[in-house]
Amino acid sequence: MKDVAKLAGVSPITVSRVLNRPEIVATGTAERVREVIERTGYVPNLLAGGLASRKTKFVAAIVPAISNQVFSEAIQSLTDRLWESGYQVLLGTSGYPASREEDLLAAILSRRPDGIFLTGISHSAESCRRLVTANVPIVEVWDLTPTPIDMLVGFSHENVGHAVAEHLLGRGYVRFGVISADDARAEVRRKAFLSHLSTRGIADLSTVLVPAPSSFRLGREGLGRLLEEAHLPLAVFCSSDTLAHGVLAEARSRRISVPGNLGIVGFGDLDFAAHTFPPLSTVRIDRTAIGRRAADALLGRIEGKDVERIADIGFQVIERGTT
Amino acid sequence: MKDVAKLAGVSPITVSRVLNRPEIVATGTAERVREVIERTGYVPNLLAGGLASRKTKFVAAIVPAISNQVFSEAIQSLTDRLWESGYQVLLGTSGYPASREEDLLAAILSRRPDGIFLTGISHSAESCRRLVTANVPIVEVWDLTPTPIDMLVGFSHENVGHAVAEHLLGRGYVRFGVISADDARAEVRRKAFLSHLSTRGIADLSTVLVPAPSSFRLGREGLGRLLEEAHLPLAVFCSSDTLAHGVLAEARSRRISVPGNLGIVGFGDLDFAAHTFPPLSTVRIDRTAIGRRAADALLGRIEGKDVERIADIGFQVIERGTT
DNA sequence: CGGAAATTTGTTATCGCTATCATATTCCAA
DNA sequence: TTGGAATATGATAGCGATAACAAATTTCCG
Repeated sequence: MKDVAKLAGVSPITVSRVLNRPEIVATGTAERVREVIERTGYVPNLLAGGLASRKTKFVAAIVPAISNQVFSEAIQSLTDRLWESGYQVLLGTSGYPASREEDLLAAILSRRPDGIFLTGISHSAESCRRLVTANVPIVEVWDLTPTPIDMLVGFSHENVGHAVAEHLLGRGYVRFGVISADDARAEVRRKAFLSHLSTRGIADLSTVLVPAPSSFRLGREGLGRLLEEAHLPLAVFCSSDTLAHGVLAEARSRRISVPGNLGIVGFGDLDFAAHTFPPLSTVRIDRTAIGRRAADALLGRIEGKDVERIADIGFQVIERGTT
Repeated sequence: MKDVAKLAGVSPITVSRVLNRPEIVATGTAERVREVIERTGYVPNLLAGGLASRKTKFVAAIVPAISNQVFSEAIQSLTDRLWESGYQVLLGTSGYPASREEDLLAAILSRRPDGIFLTGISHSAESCRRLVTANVPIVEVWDLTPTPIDMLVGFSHENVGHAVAEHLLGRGYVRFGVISADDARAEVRRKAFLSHLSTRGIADLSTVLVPAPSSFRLGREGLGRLLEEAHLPLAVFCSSDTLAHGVLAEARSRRISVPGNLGIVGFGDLDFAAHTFPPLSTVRIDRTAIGRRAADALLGRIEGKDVERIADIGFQVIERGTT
């Protein structure tokens, strides 16, 4: 920067201004400086800039796994929206369960992000303390709680459980099962599903728990295990479309008629859900909206605006061919 | 850091050493310092550290879109492998086509990454110049060229085209079609496919081009368009499993027998490929290996090791039920 | 027990930029 | 013409760490 300044016949601070607040520099000067920058191929150092200004222009995002479509789409829209405002995304994957979250958070806070995007609302006590101390805008997503650390963009997993139960009851099913990954949010949906059914006098239902992350194979095996203790006709609520897809395949191979003898509801409305045979009934979450609104929340807070702390983006039970 | 040093009765540089090179600090001293760090909740500032040491401990990754499973899995394994060595990943999505790549690169280079992961081998002249000037380890992936900017982990799209053609010829198909996304790499596969067939005296084949990114719907429509100019029996090579999935669905709805009257080959071996009905023949790329080996290449170069510049990870034609 | 080698700790000078305050220049109405 | 606001630029002092070298302390062996 010093060299650029010398070549342009100005002081370094003027170069800095041309780059960051061009509106306060005389047009002629700015042009001259820009020409030198172009000619020399000068690349500013954002580390130094960030150190001096305490603004790093990036946001850290923590998700359990980016290879999960559900999260990758949210990250995509987060990245896109932030890019428009000149921010970038530092990615961290915490794993299932969030075994690395604490270390990850420490590593991330060392970089002084301007904002943090966190998947889920349950973090270790130590993590929470660090986050609060860091005094940085934080948005938690994928869940709802009245007491977020800072901001929140999510939906009620409890309501999902209720809504799916209600939907299946409406379709006339009287026996129910759950195939669920071992995951905190899936667990909330499962419990709500059960409790809703029990308020309707239905206590008779079996649960199969499978390890996270869920997979097609686990879905197939899950149905097998479920049918050892439950008998048809039956409606199954799966904690993900991936599991549901496996259940559907297993049903076909056992020549169980879907939705006649076996109702299936997934979760997520992944790409393939509308294209299975029959197409999968499921719960749709607007993943893109999560990323976008989370970005807006962070940007708003960064700019010191008054942003709403909690956004419930809801969900939709999608009735297709498996119920 | 100064405060921690004072409380521990040492100089700041000793604190720095406890954090970065604990092996050269006396155990007693280190323990004392660590206790103070713990007690005060001191969070080191990696911006300042990076500025002084010229090591930022992160790698930038540019992919067209993270919501594409093909890339998200590579990023996942990249992130995982780098994490083990204390590095993090800054994510950038360049879009289809790579419209944002140049700006993205500028933004990224400003942060002085210790390494760069780039999808693809075709970059603008300006981008290449910047990358070379930056003098930072770079690994390009998903393609093969004898002249990478720095390092390369990929496979030959040309060979994929040849191999698929050979496979289909072996299955007895005599008429062929291509449904391909408008994407540079897909184009290479398509051309190789055609040229391989033409060496076998087959010139009669139709191509349908669809815009990227590909989707189930584009696959369905693609088959419709293809059948306007080609007639069955036919074998179709799709540029992605997603397209192939759509083709398969369209074939079913038109009551075209697969693989009897219509052979289908996808590309990517995505999650669902083995679970369509019939299961999809496709080309498998070890996406996880790409991320892992790219990480190893970058880490090796960062540590000053002599790493092999070009790694061909190959591919596999997977014969399932649609050919 | 002496002195060279090995180990441990400290001093100083940056790294490349921006915040803050100060100064110079321009503009315009009186 | 003049003085005060508005505009444009500059000087200085950090931001919070580490590199490089220097000094102090300990270790070790004949």
